[in-house]
Amino acid sequence: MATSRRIGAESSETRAALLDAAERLMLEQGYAAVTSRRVASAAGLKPQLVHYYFRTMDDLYLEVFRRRAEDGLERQAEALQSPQPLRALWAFSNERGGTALTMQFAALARHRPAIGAEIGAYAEEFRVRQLASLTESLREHGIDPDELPPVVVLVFMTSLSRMLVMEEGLGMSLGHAETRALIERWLTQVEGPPLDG
Amino acid sequence: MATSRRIGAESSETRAALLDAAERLMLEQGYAAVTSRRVASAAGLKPQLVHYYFRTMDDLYLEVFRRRAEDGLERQAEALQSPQPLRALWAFSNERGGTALTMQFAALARHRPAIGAEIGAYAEEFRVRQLASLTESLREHGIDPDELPPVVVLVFMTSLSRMLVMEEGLGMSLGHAETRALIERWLTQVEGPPLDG
DNA sequence: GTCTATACTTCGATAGAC
DNA sequence: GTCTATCGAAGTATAGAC
Repeated sequence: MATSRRIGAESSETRAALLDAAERLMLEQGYAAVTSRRVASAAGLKPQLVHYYFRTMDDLYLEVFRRRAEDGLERQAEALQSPQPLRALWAFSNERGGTALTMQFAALARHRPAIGAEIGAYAEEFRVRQLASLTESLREHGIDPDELPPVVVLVFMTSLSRMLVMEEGLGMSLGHAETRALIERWLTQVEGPPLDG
Repeated sequence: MATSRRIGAESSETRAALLDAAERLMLEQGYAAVTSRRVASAAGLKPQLVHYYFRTMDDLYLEVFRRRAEDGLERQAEALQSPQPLRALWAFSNERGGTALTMQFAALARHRPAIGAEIGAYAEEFRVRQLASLTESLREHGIDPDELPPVVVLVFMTSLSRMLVMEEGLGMSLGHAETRALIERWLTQVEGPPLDG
């Protein structure tokens, strides 16, 4: 595994197609469905191309993750610029796709330490950036940081959204409406009613 | 797959050994590591025995889950009898093993609908039973159910514990101490300080 | 720089021996 | 009731042709 073989250009369209296919497979069928054969087949290409563009399957996983991660950081930066950053954050972390992918990567990390390390580092960085914005925003809205630290708000919001989305994926619903209602009430109390649809 | 082949007895020790090995593998290396060959090897047995005791690998997954689920329901019933049911619940859902396994099953459910359905049904049942106990307990402690519905407490506690444990597994820590401290403060406020070590 | 022919390993599953 | 011999499919990865 992982010799000094030649590798395809990063700008290649074929490479992008493989990444797209891998991400879709991972989302729809789980990480174990991301095999060289199935990724290639989903992209209408030969299995060996996967190994030309990505030395190992781990490299492919990592590239899928990095692409999503960069996109996430950008979109989050926008969200935090919004006039209602808390609401924007809540909406952002409630997106099904992001959570489903994160769960797959977290499960995958169990037997791929390198992947786990990269995900952890990224998520921590993600949280650092959110925290800076949020701290200021909460202060402006008069939330006492001693009583309710901004970082706790962050952990609460991301944990809840992730688990709600995950549970919904398993067909669960008990307590979801009530929880969302309570969050909604709190958001309204802090930031006022939603500004857009 | 899944013909009318003969199947091993449920009381067999060999069968139990395979289940143990499968659960351990799943926990330590993720669900994708649970292959007939590796399970057998971990149990010091021949791979074909897996298919003798479990028609398909899905059957094996399901049996691992059911065994844990029954154990979980029993232990939860005990926890809810405790003089500090909220604290017991928090401790229970903070156990690493349970969360790690749940995450693996949730990820696995993506490409095994039958497994997803079973997990979802079990988790919902789990929550129903928790809710009954918790509702009474919170009322006794004077928590207004209109302001803070018991089911919301349940969703909050399980979501937070699960995500904290999962994040720790990825090497994350930002906000964890503060979140745990806040929960601790709330638990003390409602149930008083912990009675045991 | 791009892709194919090919090697070798591991997988799930069954049929049949004890 | 318990276990083994064996098969065909699918997996990762490399070396080499264009």
